[in-house]
Amino acid sequence: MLKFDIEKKNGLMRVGVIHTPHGDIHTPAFVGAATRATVKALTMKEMRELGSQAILANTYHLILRPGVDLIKEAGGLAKFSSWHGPTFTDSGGFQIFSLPDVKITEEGVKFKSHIDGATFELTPEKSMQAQWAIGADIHMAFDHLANSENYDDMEIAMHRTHAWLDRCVEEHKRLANGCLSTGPAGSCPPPLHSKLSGGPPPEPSPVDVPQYLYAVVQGGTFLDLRAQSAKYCASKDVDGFGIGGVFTAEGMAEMLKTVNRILPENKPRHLLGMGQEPIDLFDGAENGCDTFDCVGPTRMARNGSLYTYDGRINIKNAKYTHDFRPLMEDCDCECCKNYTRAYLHHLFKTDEITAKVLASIHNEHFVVSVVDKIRESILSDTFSDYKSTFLSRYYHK
RNA sequence: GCUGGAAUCGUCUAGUGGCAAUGACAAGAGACUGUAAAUCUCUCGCCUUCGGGCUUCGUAGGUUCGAGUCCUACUUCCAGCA
Repeated sequence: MLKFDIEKKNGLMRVGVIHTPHGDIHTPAFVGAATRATVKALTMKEMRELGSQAILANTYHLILRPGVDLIKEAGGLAKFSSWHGPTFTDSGGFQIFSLPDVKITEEGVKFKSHIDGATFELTPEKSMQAQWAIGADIHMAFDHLANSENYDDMEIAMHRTHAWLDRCVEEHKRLANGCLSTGPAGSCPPPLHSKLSGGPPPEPSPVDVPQYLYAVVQGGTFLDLRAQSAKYCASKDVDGFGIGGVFTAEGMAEMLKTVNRILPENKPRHLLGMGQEPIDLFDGAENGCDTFDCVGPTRMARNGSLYTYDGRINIKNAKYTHDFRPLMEDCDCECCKNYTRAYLHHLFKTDEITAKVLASIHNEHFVVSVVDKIRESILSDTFSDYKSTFLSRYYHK
């Protein structure tokens, strides 16, 4: 079982430490989105320096390229990417939602590769096998995001997610017992634990170290479905929970309250895909989420939309041509400590690669440090003040 | 000096008698939430009550119902010949 220590609680929110085989995550924490085993435009050194504690990669993308066996051969995601810290993988379930021409059945999902058009299938079992080969510390169960706001569609997707969760749990156990073959259940070699029980522990290979599974709560914007899904997930033998299928901050806090009151307190909760807007992070932490990931900060960085305490600015705008102030006062990221808005503006207007690098450093640092400060504010009982001060300034326009 | 060719929105360009006139770039702005995103969208002669109105293709004339497009002259540039 994944070890999770809670240091302090206040209502639903909490401060804790997730102890992964690759290191601790002090929560609440923002996890970098490293879809293809890289945070776009950033090196892992830059990620470490800007304060990131963990990264999240995507199973679908890594299956396509470079292939999960190659990552296994390389020694697992952390070693392959030179991250060397805690890692998550998303199951590939999100691609059901985001890719065109996806065929969904009870068995699983058929995609067409967006690279070469080849048909390829993902099932709960295959997702688990792939995630074990990738070797992240924490895996997400293969879930179904409904591509619809409709209640009936949401309900179907939720039930399918639950059915798939059972299969994920089973396959995860099988794989945890040392069977990394893709053969049918029951064809496993002796379980890993028996090897560990006698004599000196074997040299751990990346796939021999423990890996952990989060169930994913679905249910869309419907609180009754969310409650139902949370109960179902809570009843399973999993290490933590992902909360998925959230797309706007609107109604999110209420939904998280419903879900996190039901989920067991002693297991970590990851809010999937939210964190582009600072309010997501405050609402998420306040309502009991421990980790976050979001592609927004780095994507917006590449597109020139940069965080400041006074809201996002588009650094490409003409008004920054002669603005020789740092991007953000009192920011200790490499970008703000060394460069001006005018310089960033110039780099973006001339389409220099460095524009995206510096912007990504800043935006990623911004969200990481906002969540770090949320952590400190919970510890010092100043969360409410921090939240209201931060948000009123950020969204004041 | 002669002979040919060319001149279109900031730049390059499409246009060979019928719509303020093509495309690219530049410029201006917007979007982005478990990344098919180094992407996408909008504006880009002036005015507009969004119906439309007005002024534009080097300059000045002309032919024509109608001219960026055909004719004449001029200006400038390019090439070749002297």
